[in-house]
Amino acid sequence: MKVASYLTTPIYYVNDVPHIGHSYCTLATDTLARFARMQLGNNEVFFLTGTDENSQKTVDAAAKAGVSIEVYLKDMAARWQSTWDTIGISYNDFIRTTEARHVDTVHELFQKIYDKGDIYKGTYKGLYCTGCETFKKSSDLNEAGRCIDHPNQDIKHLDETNYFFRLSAYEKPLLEWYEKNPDWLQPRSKKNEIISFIKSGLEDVSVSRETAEFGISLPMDPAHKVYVWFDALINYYSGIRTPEREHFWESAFHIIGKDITRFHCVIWPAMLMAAGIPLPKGVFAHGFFTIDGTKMSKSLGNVISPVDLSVQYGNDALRAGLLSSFEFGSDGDFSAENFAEFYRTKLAGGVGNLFNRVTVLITKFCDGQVDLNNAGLDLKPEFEKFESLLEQKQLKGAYDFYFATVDAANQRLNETEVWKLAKIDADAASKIFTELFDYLVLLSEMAVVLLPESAPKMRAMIGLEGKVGAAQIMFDSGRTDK
RNA sequence: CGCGGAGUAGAGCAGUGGUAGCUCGUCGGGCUCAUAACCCGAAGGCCGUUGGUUCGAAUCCAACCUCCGCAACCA
Repeated sequence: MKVASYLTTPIYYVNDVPHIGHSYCTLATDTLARFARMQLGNNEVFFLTGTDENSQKTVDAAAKAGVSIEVYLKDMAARWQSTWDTIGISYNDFIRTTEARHVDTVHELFQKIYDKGDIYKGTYKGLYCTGCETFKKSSDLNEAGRCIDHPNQDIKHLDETNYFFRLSAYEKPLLEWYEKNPDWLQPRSKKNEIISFIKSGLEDVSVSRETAEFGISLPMDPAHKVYVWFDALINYYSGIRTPEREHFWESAFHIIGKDITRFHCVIWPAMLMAAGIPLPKGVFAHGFFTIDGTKMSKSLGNVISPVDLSVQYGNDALRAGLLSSFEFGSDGDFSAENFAEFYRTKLAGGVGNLFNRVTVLITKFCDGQVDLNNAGLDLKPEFEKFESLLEQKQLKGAYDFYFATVDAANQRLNETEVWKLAKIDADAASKIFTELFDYLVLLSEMAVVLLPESAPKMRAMIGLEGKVGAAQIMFDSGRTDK
């Protein structure tokens, strides 16, 4: 099988506000899901996203907002979900880690690993930062002995009983796994990084919190709560625990940001090995982008809202602009200026104008009827090229190819000067019109994956049986002036 | 000696041994079917620095300079 049928995004931390970085990851996954549906059929693909909710910070945020934890979480999760709805994400299910189906699965896996002997009780001594929800080394603290990222919170000296996951036992199995499955983690640079990390030695990791007031209780010791990331990773498995979905697991594929590669490519596979569950088909770690060359941050105020861009330019522009501006798997940059330029040149001047001019031409000179008996163009190789790019997850490559196809059609138009030809030699012109029509059909088919919101409009313009529909504006070049 | 990535035309990037490419921008021309859009052409690069390997290096090796991420839970 060339494409995975079960695709996941990370579950996003519920306290955050969805920003353009999250959207990038989710749109990339959405594109792969749409492509998988094209290849395998709608019912053969399952796309999961969701929210990560079992955190101490949730309790604090709810208290600050003056609402119950349940209400707070429900509101925040709804906010994420509506963002994805607004920007046109075709997820099949949205999982929340406070849902019973997830809690049950976490209990089940935790128990399994415990029974196997790979979770054991021990003591952890250390400095703990509530802000990071992690233990700190003294070298991580500032002069005042506080966390660099959360200088306003006290560092706690914890000496608590914890349950540990025997990650150290999986050093060898993991290395063997990577040896046998060289393409499991992409891109390659990330794989090398992970392998050298594993080789540097793995230590057992704490998987419970005694002091946490909110979270999933350990099945064998309810006073302890499961450590958030241990619970979070399991969401991918929780999401398909129904009879009709179970078969998806064997073809699971995780799309993640490069920052969480270690969790997904060291701990998660080790957890699954311990629980006796087959590993997913693969993981892809994408890169991060800066905004106008600067790292995105709330304090700098350069965080861009995906919803704002969607409102101004439309969902297709948002996804195409993000996914085509730099290679999937590399880091890049995104700027409002470049985005407006992309919209104006590639979408309005390229795709939109081509559909408009061809539709108008055919309407004007052939009364809207294309002669499908003409030989036309054999564009099958072009479509195969498109498929091969997406199979390799070259999202930017696929968009570049799309726009190159637009250019090819425009060139054909200009070199044949069909608007002159139509007045002199109607038969010759008819053949060219059929060719141009074939280009539009190809572009509308690829748009199902790359420009899904525009695809129906394209089909409407192409019409049925060679009878083109009315021309319409898909990408208004005037929009950039707003 | 913490780990990793990057330095190629005005901007953003591709290019892992054999005459420097792409997108956008700029300039000139063409066309007038089209969303002031489309097509053609041109200018513009000692491929970070220095040294080395080679018949030949943006591409391999060494050193150095600069920038940027990460350093167990922000995509």
